[in-house]
Amino acid sequence: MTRTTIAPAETAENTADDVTRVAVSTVIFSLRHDPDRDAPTLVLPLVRRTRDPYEGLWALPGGWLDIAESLDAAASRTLAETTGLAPSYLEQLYAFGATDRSPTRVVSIVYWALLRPDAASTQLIDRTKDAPENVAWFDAASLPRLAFDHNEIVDYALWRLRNKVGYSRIAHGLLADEFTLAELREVYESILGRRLDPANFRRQVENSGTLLPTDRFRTGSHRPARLYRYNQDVELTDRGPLEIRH
Amino acid sequence: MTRTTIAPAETAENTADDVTRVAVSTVIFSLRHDPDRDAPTLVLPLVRRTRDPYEGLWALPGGWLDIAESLDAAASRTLAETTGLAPSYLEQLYAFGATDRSPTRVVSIVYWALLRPDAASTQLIDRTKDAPENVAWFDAASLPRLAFDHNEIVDYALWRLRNKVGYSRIAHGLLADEFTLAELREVYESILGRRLDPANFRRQVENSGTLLPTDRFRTGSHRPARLYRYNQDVELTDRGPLEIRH
DNA sequence: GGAATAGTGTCTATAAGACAGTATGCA
DNA sequence: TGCATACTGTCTTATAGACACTATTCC
Repeated sequence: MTRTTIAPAETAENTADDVTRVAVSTVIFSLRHDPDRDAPTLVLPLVRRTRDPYEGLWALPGGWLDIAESLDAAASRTLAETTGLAPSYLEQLYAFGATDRSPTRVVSIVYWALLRPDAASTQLIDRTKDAPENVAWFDAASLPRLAFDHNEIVDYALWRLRNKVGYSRIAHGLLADEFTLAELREVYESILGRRLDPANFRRQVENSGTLLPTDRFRTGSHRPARLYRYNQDVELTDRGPLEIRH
Repeated sequence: MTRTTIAPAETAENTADDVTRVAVSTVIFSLRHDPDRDAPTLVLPLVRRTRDPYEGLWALPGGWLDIAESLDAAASRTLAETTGLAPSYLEQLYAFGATDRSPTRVVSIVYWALLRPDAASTQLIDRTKDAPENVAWFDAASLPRLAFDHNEIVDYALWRLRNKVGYSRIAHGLLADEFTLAELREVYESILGRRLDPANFRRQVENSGTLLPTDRFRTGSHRPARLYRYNQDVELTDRGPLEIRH
């Protein structure tokens, strides 16, 4: 095969038998309304491993990178194949490549994603025909021990989510098209884990220019709240080097 | 060989002949004093390619990932092998994996790094014995056409550097142990590409608690300036999921 | 003494947070 | 009518930026 070098200097040669494999996994966040609590909680889907290593433990959905497939495409594909989910936001998180993270050498390109809480799209499929319950949602704040280094990966994704919600509009990715300011605020509160002043929150988000008021209202409880939608003209967020940045 | 799955669902199988190779490259920034201008300029080292594809073009230093080596270690090793440089700061930038970025399938884990301007460490080595001038420094603002997608990668690294200098202490990585506030300000000005008010800069950086004043002064031009050093107790910056975060 | 750089003081504009107060629907 | 939620107004405090001013050294 043609040797493709990135650097001209002498480098080690990978052999066919002793090769680094590239996997792609995704941490998908969504919000679920907890009847016990007032605020919605962050949840994420995991798949149960049916092979060694870590057979029986829960792991992030993912799969192997195809030879003719970009990393982004592999993330979308493996996500759909293992869970049936199509996220509203998808961004690369980090490449994990410690040598002790798996019995054989695996480099994992990990993505993180957000999912709108539409009933249809949060419906999990289970592609493993004979085993019924191999895909399930978990509370992001209290996960069991996961396979590989996936606990650390989820922690990092959570950190990135909390960080990014402060300076970008990703909260959008967890809401339907139209929403009230209280619903938007609840998204922020769930992610950040603390209450926000409704008055100050309203002012901040209205002055940001990212919201468009509609003339529709959400009724059902006390005074109806105006529904807003996101202003599509404003850049959602930077999600990697391929997006245009100011 | 043992099959290592990340996901339990059916996935494509990599064959021995048709494999994705993992490369590691690094964008290394340093500052060089430009005699024509007042402010130092951002420079980065490139290596000239001696093989196809893109033979003759300049590219980021890097190499193949070894089978028993972490990604971080591979970045340090390939950097040392191709340029002889040991950076003061090293952080993963992004994993690039578009299918058209190289004639054969290559996923590049790209790092970015900072280098202190000590005379010794900015001395480039040239490991390619027969060709004399295969490693050189370039002005980051005016690069020639590079091999692969390396122009875009450098642009992204520059964006990340400019971004990060605003909320972290990475400027430290471009300075010697002791420095004046004017020198620190020049680092910021070079990266951000605009002048900063010396008075406001001083107040900001003094209130941040990251600087320790020494009782030494830099003399040589007009009023001597106090030398400062960084407070090692303060977290330098987040550089990935493996560091401890507040 | 003059020029140049180091360092201080102060004013203003902006934004965040606390919190009182008004508006409007439901029971 | 009372309560819960939506929404508005205002005060305080922290911070960034502009810029005038003082201090110290080199020539």
